[in-house]
Amino acid sequence: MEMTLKRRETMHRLCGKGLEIFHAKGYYNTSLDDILNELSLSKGAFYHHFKSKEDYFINIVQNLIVQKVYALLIEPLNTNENPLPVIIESLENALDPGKKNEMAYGFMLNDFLTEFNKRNEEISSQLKEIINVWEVNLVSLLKKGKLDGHIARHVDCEGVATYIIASYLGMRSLLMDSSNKQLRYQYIQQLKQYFNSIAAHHVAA
Amino acid sequence: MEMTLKRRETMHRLCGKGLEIFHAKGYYNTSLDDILNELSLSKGAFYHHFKSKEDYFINIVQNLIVQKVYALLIEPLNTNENPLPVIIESLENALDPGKKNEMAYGFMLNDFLTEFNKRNEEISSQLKEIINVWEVNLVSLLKKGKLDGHIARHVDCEGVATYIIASYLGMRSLLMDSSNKQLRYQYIQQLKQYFNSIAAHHVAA
DNA sequence: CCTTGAACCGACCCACAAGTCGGTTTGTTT
DNA sequence: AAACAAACCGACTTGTGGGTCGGTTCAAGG
Repeated sequence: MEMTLKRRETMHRLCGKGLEIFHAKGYYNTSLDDILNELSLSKGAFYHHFKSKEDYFINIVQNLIVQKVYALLIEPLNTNENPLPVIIESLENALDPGKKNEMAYGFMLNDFLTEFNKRNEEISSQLKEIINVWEVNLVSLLKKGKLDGHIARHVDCEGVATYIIASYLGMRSLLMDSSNKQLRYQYIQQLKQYFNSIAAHHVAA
Repeated sequence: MEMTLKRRETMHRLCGKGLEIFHAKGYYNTSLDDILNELSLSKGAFYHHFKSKEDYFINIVQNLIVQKVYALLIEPLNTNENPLPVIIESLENALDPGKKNEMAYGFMLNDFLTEFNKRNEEISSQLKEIINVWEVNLVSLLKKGKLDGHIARHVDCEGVATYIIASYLGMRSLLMDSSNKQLRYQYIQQLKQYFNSIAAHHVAA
């Protein structure tokens, strides 16, 4: 079993560094050697563990991106509280690159979605599936929030979920490289404004 | 001057077909031969008119993309009416691919912005500049709308402009290939909801 | 030790795409 | 019709990057 451990460790290193560089420079703009040089590994080592560059990236999607999106954007939705502040907080969190100097995971989805769209059906559909799961969870939380009297009855929960996702993904194109604090603040503020308009407003007791 | 006319016509054909294919398959995923074969032109013809693939695309940006974005998204903002319906209409218009079977120009910006980000500073900054002009015009229209009593006084016009742009760009990632009517409708509906929350609500006369 | 196989090496192959260049065609001018 | 240049052709060069493959290293079991 010692062998298996070594294998796992090398694959893990490859995936981690791969995501870092793919995210920074784009998948098609990054050669395997770019990554292998950084890790002092060879083509031989790479193809011993992965059957192709595509297979490699699918591993990265499934093992790293999916996990991170779930942790940042989907699991926080599993709550019984008022949905709107919870959603705000999860988005604020996901857009914050400051946490432990980590990568800005919030940005990856839109980047990769756009890059693989029309070019690699397999990867593209896996990324869309992530968005889809997110949307389903948003909708279900919003509907619960409606039942609990946090959200106005007239609201179209699917439409709201779509709008949240669109604005979130779109922030990526605006923020670009610069982790512009001003833009993030504006975004969150307007989201709150919007949420205020779909919240149920009870008569003060 | 007959020569110059021929030159212009060939360059125009190249740019038109180029935009079409670049938009469909992505810039880096499209070879010059892909385009030249479609037009039955040769490498020699191409390099007689453009000095590089990059120079070619910059031509496309300046002559086609800029024009289209101005026509669809910026010029309609030059109005004295209530800004909010005007903005809605321009976005609805830009997202509609049905007009005369044209390309969906509304989708190009986010695609190309993402593709060139971190890979080609020159092209990237030209695309960002388009967004910037759009934003400036949105802000100025919103501020005028505030003075004219159409928009509530507490509203942060810069924030609203940012939010509009983000949600618009983000729709691209959701709509993808499918020109999904449902998603477009949801988007416009939620945008109206949001706009309703920033509109000035006068007491009925 | 010796064998066995997983992990790894790196030179090489091959396909593809940007860009070059010497040449041919086409149209205009005199 | 001769001359000249713009428009165009297409084989070629060059660089790059994914993928291959015969070999070497090394650790574990007999």
